[in-house]
Amino acid sequence: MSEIQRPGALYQQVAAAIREAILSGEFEPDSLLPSEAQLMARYGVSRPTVRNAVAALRAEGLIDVRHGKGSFVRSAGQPALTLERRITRTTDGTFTMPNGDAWDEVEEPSTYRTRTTKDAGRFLQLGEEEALFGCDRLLIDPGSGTRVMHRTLIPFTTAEAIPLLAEEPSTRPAEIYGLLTQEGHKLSWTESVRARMPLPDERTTLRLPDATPVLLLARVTHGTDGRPLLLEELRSGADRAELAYRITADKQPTRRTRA
Amino acid sequence: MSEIQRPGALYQQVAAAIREAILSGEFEPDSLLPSEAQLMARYGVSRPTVRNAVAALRAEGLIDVRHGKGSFVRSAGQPALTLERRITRTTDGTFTMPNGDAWDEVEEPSTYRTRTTKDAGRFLQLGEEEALFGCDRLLIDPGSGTRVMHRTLIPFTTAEAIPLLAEEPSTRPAEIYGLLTQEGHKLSWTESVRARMPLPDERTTLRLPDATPVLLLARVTHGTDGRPLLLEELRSGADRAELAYRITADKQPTRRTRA
DNA sequence: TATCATTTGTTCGTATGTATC
DNA sequence: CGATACATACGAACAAATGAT
Repeated sequence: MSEIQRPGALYQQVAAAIREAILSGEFEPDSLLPSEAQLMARYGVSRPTVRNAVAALRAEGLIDVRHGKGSFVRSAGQPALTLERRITRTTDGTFTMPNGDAWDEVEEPSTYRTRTTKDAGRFLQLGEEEALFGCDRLLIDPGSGTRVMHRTLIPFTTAEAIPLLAEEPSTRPAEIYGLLTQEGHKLSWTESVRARMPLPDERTTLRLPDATPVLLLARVTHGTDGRPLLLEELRSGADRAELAYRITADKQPTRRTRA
Repeated sequence: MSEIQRPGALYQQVAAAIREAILSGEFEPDSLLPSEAQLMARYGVSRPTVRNAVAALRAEGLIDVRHGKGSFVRSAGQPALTLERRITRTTDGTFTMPNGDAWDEVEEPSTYRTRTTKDAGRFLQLGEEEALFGCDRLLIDPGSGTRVMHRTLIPFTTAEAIPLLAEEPSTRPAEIYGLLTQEGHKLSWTESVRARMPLPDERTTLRLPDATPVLLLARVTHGTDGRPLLLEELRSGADRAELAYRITADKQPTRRTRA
């Protein structure tokens, strides 16, 4: 019966009313919202208007709707998985990463050859249509059940330096770091983080709920001269995972004259 | 006229057909899609079905729709702004950050007192309902026009150690770092990255288009003993900005006996 | 400035399909 | 099996933004 008298379209007024009811605590997390029929009666609007309002709240990620059951208030929920983006080098020249071997591989890694996309070219400082070796993995964290997609992209020049990589593009990154170090490289890394809405196939393979973005991570391995040697991409649902970085203060670099 | 014969609901078949037309290049980026009326004719479906399909593509972030004009293929677009998450300490004890002073403040910083939320408590290792000083800023990058929201949260214990902060919670972070260093702290930082769909007010203040997630950044400043002293939060539209980190390999820590 | 055609936005009505319990 | 709930699909009408006349 709550009379609706606000600016904007009717369905937005209804959406705002429900949103406030959720944020004020009238509808608690994980509890069932009134059914569409009840919302029609409560606000005195038609079914399309209610559905429009519900769709808006879905797109905001505020509620979850399940066919035949009803709408649930989505609980905020802390991330189930923290991906610490750190790299540790052991004294024997090998590398380890937090959670490095704790992943289960859902399926066999698939290897292939491809060419640089605009993004891969930007990170690897290559032009378009340059040859790459690729390897895709679908990983799952056994503790939380979180799925992530991992991709390794090896430029042709790197595979030339280490022929094993051309034969076995499915070599794990930590091992590749070791091989590159044996070749005399002192490695460093840069990571770039973005987010976007998933494509339909990403939604299904990562099993993402509605209104859940994917975190897109690109890690570039640089060699001694700073040139990029390797690109890794990681995709994960933003509802389950967070990325953690440790930062220390750099010293002010000596001012240099322009080149 | 393209006959539709695929699995799934009718509107999903239409959405899939349009999606493929976009990805195959039939509809180029920034070009106008056929109008709803044309799509109705092309696929032989009703207006609600077309609108449902268009809504799906909107939620995926594949198209932009403008009232009275039509639907446009969204161009992929590289991020206009790369936020380098680095901190540099100069010899005179002050701190600088990439892009540190290049921001314009859209409005005056607003300062307030508040209490820890669940998130703030997690990062600051405080219980619930602990007192905090806060300062919110709306910043804009003059080069790209990208807007970001910045929040500084100062725990009561930190404000006690540096009384100036209680009087002036709007002190800029780089300056706070300097003050904390003068107090004898050797600072370190951790950052945590997440993403989610924006709330309505975040959408308007950051001027976000449809289907655009926000990148959520939490930076915690730690003192000499590792205890958290300060929390900063940064919110930015994921369509315009990316975060960049530099990583170096840690040395294997000396193995310690359990405490 | 004013009007008009085009295009998307909103709202109603109605019927049927499908998942859950 | 039936009752309830959400999903899909059709039709119709009017509102509001846009761009051209």
